[in-house]
Amino acid sequence: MTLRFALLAALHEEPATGYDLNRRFRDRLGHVWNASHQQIYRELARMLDEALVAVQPVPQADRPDRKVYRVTQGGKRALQAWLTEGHPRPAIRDPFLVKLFAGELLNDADLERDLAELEAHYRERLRTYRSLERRWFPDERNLSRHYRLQYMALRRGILTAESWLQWAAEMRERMLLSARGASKGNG
Amino acid sequence: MTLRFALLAALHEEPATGYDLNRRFRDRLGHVWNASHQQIYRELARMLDEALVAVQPVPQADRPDRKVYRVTQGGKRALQAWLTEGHPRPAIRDPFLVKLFAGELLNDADLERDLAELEAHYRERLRTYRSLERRWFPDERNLSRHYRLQYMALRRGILTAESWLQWAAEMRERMLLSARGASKGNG
DNA sequence: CCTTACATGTAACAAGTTACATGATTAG
DNA sequence: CTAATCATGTAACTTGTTACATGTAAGG
Repeated sequence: MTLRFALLAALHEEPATGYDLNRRFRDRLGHVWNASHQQIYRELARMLDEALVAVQPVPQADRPDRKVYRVTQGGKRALQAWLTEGHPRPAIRDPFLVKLFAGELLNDADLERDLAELEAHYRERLRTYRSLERRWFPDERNLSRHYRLQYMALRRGILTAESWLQWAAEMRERMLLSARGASKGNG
Repeated sequence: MTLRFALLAALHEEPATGYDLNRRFRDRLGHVWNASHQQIYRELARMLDEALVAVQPVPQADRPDRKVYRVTQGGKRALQAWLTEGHPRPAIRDPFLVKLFAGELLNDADLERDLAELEAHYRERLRTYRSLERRWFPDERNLSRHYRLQYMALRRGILTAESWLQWAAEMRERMLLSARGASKGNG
């Protein structure tokens, strides 16, 4: 059910089409929530049905009409009610960690490749987060509560990426013995 | 599909019943993978169908028979093949972070309560992980590769918990201004 | 009396993924 | 020619959750 409230929160900030929401999730909310466009369109249809959102069609030449969604009073109430509820922490389901339990079936070459991919992934994430930081929160000391909250979500993304990179370094030390630039002086 | 390989890896280490596997996931693998008993029984049935596992019934007085599953040759091959594949990092879907995007609709009291719950959760996780560390990896310097891999998975759990606690402290500093024991001498 | 551990499942539902469908415009 | 952006969806499938079902024995 959280997708629904993620959409309501996004639309509460600013009305948007399904397409816009998809881009927002992909470009600026990847560290908070993920959803495909199919999921978004389906959930918007349901929410429209339950009158949590309303739609304003905007005709366009040569393209499908844009359907701009906004949160209704009922939607706002639903979101507010949800905010007062507690929620369990998301369950951990990580294929990379599962592999570590295959013991001798997992060889060093595969482990090394997965680890390199993981490091590349989180380095890329870090770059994205740093760029979001510069674009949206340039004056870190002087943010409204609204932006301070969003900044803290981004901080979470940054800490997660850093924590994984730290772990990856530990892995190399303890499992692979070879540093990143393995060709030079590693006697 | 990862559940399947998590089960294969667990059964490869030691044959077990669905019930046993459920306990293993709950007690010792919560930082790696999560699954309910219904999911486990369903997946075991499928894997039996595809001959990735075999079953040995063990009759018991006054209880349902224990059905001890073990990995077959085909199952081992499937697991090995899976280990050579790359896998995308799991998508982030965190209701707590979604709440931060509700802006002024989220009040300090609710935020404070959620944050306290989050801290309690990860402090509890840390306690569990520390106890697993003592029980399974007492001599950290002297582990076989097999156990070193599992130890690194546990390290991941520990780093995750620590990272969230660090973030929670940042949250208090930046959003709530009140330290944990707010009643005593706080400016 | 009540809960927990033991031991297995079925059924219905919700959430997320993958494949398919349409069609114009712009950039390389 | 090819891919990406814009803009909407449907359909089928897989994965994960919740509710229900059965029955004994031990511990507080």
